[in-house]
Amino acid sequence: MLSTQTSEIRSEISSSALHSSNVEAGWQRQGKLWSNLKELCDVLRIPFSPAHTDDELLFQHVQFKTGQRIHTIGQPFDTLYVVHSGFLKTVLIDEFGNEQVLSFPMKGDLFGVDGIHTKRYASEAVALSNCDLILLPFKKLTALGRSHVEFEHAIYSVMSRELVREQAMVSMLGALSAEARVARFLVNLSERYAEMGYSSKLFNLRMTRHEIGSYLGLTLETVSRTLSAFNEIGLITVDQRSIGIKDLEALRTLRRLPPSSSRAKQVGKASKQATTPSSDRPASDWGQLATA
Amino acid sequence: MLSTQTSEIRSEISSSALHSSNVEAGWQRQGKLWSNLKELCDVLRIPFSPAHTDDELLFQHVQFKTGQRIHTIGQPFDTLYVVHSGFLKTVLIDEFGNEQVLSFPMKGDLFGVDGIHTKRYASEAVALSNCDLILLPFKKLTALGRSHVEFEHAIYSVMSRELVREQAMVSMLGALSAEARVARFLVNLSERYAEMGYSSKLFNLRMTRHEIGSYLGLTLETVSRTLSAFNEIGLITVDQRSIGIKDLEALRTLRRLPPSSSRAKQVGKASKQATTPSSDRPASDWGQLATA
DNA sequence: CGGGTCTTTGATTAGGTTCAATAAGAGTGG
DNA sequence: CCACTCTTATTGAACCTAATCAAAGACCCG
Repeated sequence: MLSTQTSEIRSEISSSALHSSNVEAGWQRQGKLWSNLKELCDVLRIPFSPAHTDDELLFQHVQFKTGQRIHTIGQPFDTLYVVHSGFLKTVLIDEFGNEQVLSFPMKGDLFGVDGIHTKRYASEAVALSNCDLILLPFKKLTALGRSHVEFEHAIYSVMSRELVREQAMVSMLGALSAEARVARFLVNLSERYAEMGYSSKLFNLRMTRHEIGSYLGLTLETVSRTLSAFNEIGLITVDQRSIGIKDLEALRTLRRLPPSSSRAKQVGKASKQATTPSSDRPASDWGQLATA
Repeated sequence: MLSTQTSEIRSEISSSALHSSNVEAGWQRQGKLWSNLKELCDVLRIPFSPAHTDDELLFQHVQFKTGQRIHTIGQPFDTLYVVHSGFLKTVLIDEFGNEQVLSFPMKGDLFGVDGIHTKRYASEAVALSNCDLILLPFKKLTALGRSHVEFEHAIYSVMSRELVREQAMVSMLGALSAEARVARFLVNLSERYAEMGYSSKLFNLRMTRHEIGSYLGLTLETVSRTLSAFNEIGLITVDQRSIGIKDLEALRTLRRLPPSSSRAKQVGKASKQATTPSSDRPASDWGQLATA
């Protein structure tokens, strides 16, 4: 169902015990299977160095292969997940079985938080590549928060971060044009890749056009067309899943594309028109390519 | 700027010290100005009855009048708010000064959570009516979580609830038609009013069409037209801010309106056609009025 | 009563979806 | 290794939903 992708950790563990809520198997092969608190905090990008490296306190890792489901909607909640490596999607399923993509968790991201409230996961998480996840049993987490006050704050902070991210998403879906959404999506990806130490200028999409469209509230055709249009005016290069960022600033500030009539074959450098950077007009402006 | 609304607590406190981050004034007039832990939990609808009514532990209330700002974007964060009575909106302001409405907090809702992560509020909260809010200093809250373990869980739970709500919002914006969005909005309002002990069948909107539109990712004209259409086919009655719910089930399951040609003047009972309740077709169905 | 805000409704436009056909890969099995 | 299949991606054309532009009516408040 999901195609492979280049340069991925190709763990060849026979993934037993997966698909079930509590994975209790404790294999000892292949790479790291446990992280201590320090490593956990590093991955989560929260500033906390425990006084003493408490090596009693370990967090188990689990591996999932492309296409495998980490948890499903309605499944009893008891653990959060932190992405150590790999790419995933979280989705909602509506009454007709249609997927609505909510996020694309990658290294350092936390997911499963939506399960706390009702004690059941409200969404479904699927691996888009082979993944290495850190298990965070919720009980263990809260206990830890009680013993380490800074860590407790970090928990709240990460949850708050998620909320802010969702807010930005709502804002984007509510107000931006298709082009602006796709542009921002690319910018976000680029930045995330940079944070993870990959190239921010050339990368492979781990998700399909359909999944991107669902995430952005667009159809797959619109996503495809928009990427082609960006390619045409030289903002990016596109070849299937491979994306090259050519003009990050233009993508960052793009609101609407110039009418297609005026953008025939000018492959060179686009985006060199300055913007009137702001004002108070009622959104009916068509802020063009623009560099801030 | 914001018009008044019927039947609202008309507190006539001279609202000094408002608009600033930490409100330290402690007036002693008019109604209740402090709540204990029990009352707080009741309002928040979290199941927690403290063993002993610790009346040392009190939470201050603050009153805001229609149009007043509770906090602004970028303002240093230190307290959360729980709505004790009244109606508000939270908004994001984009680079051109356009408002994007994120939520309409009302009795029992928590807001300000987005400030935890960056230590600054990420959104702005404005009173749509006179409001009575309970202040929840974040420090005090976390301390409380440490001393009362069930309360700590409640904090996580409420934050998780917020996240789930946002997810539902994203899903709605990403996938539903204008009509379905407005219908769901009305259903949600109706349910909230019921929870608060008001009539779920007849109520006044506290927000403008513009604000509803912003919240739903639509223009004010579309909101107005959709309400008129619902009125025409007998799902609701509309008169300015006053809404009467006539067919809740139809609103609940509405996905798309029948073509306007086929809905001329049939004021009586609509919605009595059954639905093929589900299947796997790719969303291109036009699930009609429908009762589940 | 007059000015301002909010709401309704109409006419027109356009951005994005839908439907459809083709192409490009990736995986499988002979 | 190649044919076959299945999924994914691209592109075109027609259609349609919701936005935009415009004008008039309703309500509120000073």
